[in-house]
Formats: sequence, structure tokens, C-alpha cells
Amino acid sequence: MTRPASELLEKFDLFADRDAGALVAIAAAALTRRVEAGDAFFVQGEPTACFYVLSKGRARLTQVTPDGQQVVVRFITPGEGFGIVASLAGGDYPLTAEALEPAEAYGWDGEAFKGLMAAHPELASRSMALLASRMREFQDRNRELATERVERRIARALLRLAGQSGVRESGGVRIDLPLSRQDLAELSGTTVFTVSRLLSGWEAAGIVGTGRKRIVIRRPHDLVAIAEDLPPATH
Amino acid sequence: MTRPASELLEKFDLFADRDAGALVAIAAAALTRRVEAGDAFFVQGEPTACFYVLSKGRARLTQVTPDGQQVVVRFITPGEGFGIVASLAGGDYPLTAEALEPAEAYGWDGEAFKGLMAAHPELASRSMALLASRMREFQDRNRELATERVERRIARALLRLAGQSGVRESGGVRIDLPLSRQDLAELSGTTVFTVSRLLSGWEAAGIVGTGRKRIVIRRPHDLVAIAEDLPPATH
DNA sequence: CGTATTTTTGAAGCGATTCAATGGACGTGG
DNA sequence: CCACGTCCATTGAATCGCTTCAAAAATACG
Repeated sequence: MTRPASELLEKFDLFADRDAGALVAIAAAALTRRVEAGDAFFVQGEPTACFYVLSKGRARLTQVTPDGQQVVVRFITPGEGFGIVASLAGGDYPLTAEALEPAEAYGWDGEAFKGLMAAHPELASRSMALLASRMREFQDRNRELATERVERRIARALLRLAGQSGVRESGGVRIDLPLSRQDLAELSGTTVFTVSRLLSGWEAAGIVGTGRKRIVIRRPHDLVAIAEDLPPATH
Repeated sequence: MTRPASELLEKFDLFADRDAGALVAIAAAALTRRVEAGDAFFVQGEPTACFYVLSKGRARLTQVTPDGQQVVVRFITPGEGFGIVASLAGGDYPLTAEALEPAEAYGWDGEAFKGLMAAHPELASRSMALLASRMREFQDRNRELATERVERRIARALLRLAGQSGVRESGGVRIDLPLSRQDLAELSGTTVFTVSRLLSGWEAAGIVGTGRKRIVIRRPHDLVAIAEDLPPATH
């Protein structure tokens, strides 16, 4: 277990604006953890240990229902935290954090993190703002799941992913994640089949380009039109 | 704007275990607000002002989509807080808090609340634990909306409401809220019609008793069986 | 007692799922 | 480098759960 250099922490939203002393203290309490592609930082149901901030790689948060159905909660890219809810509420991890590629994260023991927040109130307030913004995401997704049709939900999911992990590329924005149709289905509450059908349609219309675990948004505007249920723009 | 007596605050989870001095300071920063049945503490889209804890009455948190569809986010009973997310994340209120009966709440200005949390770290940690547990609720509801059928979702919604506002009564547990079929539909992501049909069926089976804005759970066990998709118990 | 709101019920239709089977991409080992 | 096995993606056809719309019944309220 090595410790991250305090300078590395500055890059992360959660620790931004902290003074050097605070960063050193935060870094001193951290541990570094490396995980292979396919392995998990933590698994749903095991007792809560750490809160993490991803430094390298990508991860996927999933939840499985008692009867084995899986839901993708969100994807994590470097700089984002995961396991916050668990480390604050205690109990067991409510979800699984799996590395999609070789990944590395800094972790803090629940108690250590609480101690740090007590010592650095600004850290506490940032954590709460982070939690609050995640709450909004969830509220929005809830509303979407409750009121919108699959097509719009998938369009929205793609746009969100593009915002989070999109990279500009010749002819569009590529979603820089190993994103299968299955993932997309579990993210938007539908089935692989429906996702496949819709993406095929969009590809034929030139709105997206697809490949195995690969999606490029060629006409973001048209995708927004679908997400917002606007009349499709004429070309 | 009167101020609540500090003794009154003790009853609330959020302020439990605070010492007398802290309670006095918290009470001093509070304002009391009374609202008529049907009126709102705040409306979705208006700039964030206060975080509230309900002291009397019932309230309902709703969100409307851009195209006018409404979703019920949750019901609030005395002792529960609302507007937390907004007061921490800032910006506009993401939802509307409407009183279902004459209601009263203690409120704290966003800045004041942050100040109190800085001064009383235990309050901050409780707030975070509260946020975290709300997060879990949302995650769960998300998963349900994504994977379960309407019947199970409604059964779950009823059980949750019974846990929150249930009162024992001859022949079952009554949900002590003015709960319309419409509310239940907007809470579980379906239509009034489907809710009405299912409740009629359950009533015929003796699982629930219904009335206008009134629901009594007569056989909680059977409702759990539906929620968990177990084989129905034989009688 | 009349009006407004809430609830129920029926019939028709569709969006999305389910299941089965095929097709294509990738990586690995010979 | 090709051949194989595995995983991922596609497509079609059948089905069903739920919604939609229309209309009537029940309940509460002034």
C-alpha cells in the first residue's frame, strides 16, 4: 500500500482549493489500490470499507437484484469518487465497483474520511455538494424511467456518457468507454435487443456510428432532438 | 417569523444527540413557516432559499417534466427534512414541496445551514448520513423502475408508505396520508388506470381495503409476497 | 342537492419484451 | 497467419403488459 503524493490530489474536484497542509494530511491517510480489468474494488453486499477516488482506468458501478437482474448505476472516470454513500451510511456496499480496464484508485477508510472531514470543513461541504449533485442525477433518472420511452432514455444515456467520457474525433464524438449494448440496456432500463434495434436504426440514419463496445455520436443535435422529443431536423 | 424552541428540535433525527448549546444556536438561526393545505413551501424552478424540517402536517415532493408530466418523489412526515439537496447544491429547487394539509416547518437559509454545520461537525455528519440514506432509496427505486413490473412496484410503494406513515388499525395498517390513485401512479411510474385495476384486484382478494384517498393494508404478508414475487401464500 | 373530483371499467392498440437463431468481431493457440 | 472458440451484436416473429381514450360510477363538499 503506497501513498499518493499530495500534489496528485489537487487535480480532483473533491480536493480542489484545499491548502497544502490539508492535502498532505489527506494524502497521508490514503492508500493506493490497483485492480485488474474485470476485478472489483468492492462487491455489493460485503461490509463497507473504503471510499475511493479513481486515478487511472475506468470503472462501472452495478447493482444486482435479488433475482439476478443487473443494473448499471454509472460509469466512473479518473477524478470521480465512488463508495461515498456506503462510507457515510455504513452497512454493506449497496453496489459493485468493477474495473473495466487496469485501474488504480486512492482509498480512505470510512472512519479516516470522517475524521478528515471534521478536520477540514471545506472537504465536508464539498463532499455534500457532490452527494447532492449525484442525488439530482438520480432524481432525474428516476423521472425519466417513470415517464419516458426507451428511445428517449437511450438517447439521453448516450448524451450523458458523451458529456462524461466523450472525445472529439473525425466525424463526431466517441464515447471513450468499453460500452456494450448490454451495458447501455442496463443503464437505461431496457433489453439488449431493444438497444440493438434502435442503434441500428440510428446508424442507418447517420446519427451514430457503432462497433463492438464502441459508439460514436455523429450528429449530436439529432440525438438531442430524440432525447427531447423534438421534431427531427430535416437535412 | 417566530423561532422554534430549542427543545422542539431534539425530537428530530437530524438534531438528535446535539448538546443544549448547539440546539439553542440551531434554533436561533431557524425560522418557522406555516403553509395552508395545497400551498407550497417552495416550487420547482425558483431559486433555492431554505432547507426545512417539517414539524406539523404532511407534504409531498413532486417533480414535473418539461412536457408537463408529474412524478411524486416522496412524501414528508413530521421530523423529516426536505430541500436539503437544493440548499447544498444551490441553483434552483429541483422539485416542489406542497403541503397536503395545513403544515408547519422550521427552515434554515442555505448559508446559515452551512455555517451551522461548520460550527457543529456532528450536524454535518448526520446530514451526510441522511443524504446517503436518501441516495440508497433512490438507487433502489431506480433499480425497481428499470427491472420490475408495475404490480411489484406498486406493492413496494405501499409497503414503503406503510413503513413511513402506517398506523395500526382494526384489521390492518392504514396509510395515514391523503393518497390518491394518481399519487400512487406517479410514485410508481405508471398510470391511474393501472393502479386502480390492481388495487381493485387486491381488494377483491382481501389484501387491501380502499377508499377515496385512503388505503388500508389488510394482509401485509401477501403484499410482501407480491413485492418479492413469491408464490402467493395459500389460505 | 348539485357540482367537482376521484375512481372504476371496458375496449383497442402499441411499444417493448421474450425467445430462438444467425451473424460478425475479437483473441488465442497452433 | 489462419482456424477456432468465445463473446457480442443483430434480426425476426410472436406475445403480452401496459397505456390510451372514452365514458360512467362513486364519493366528497359546499
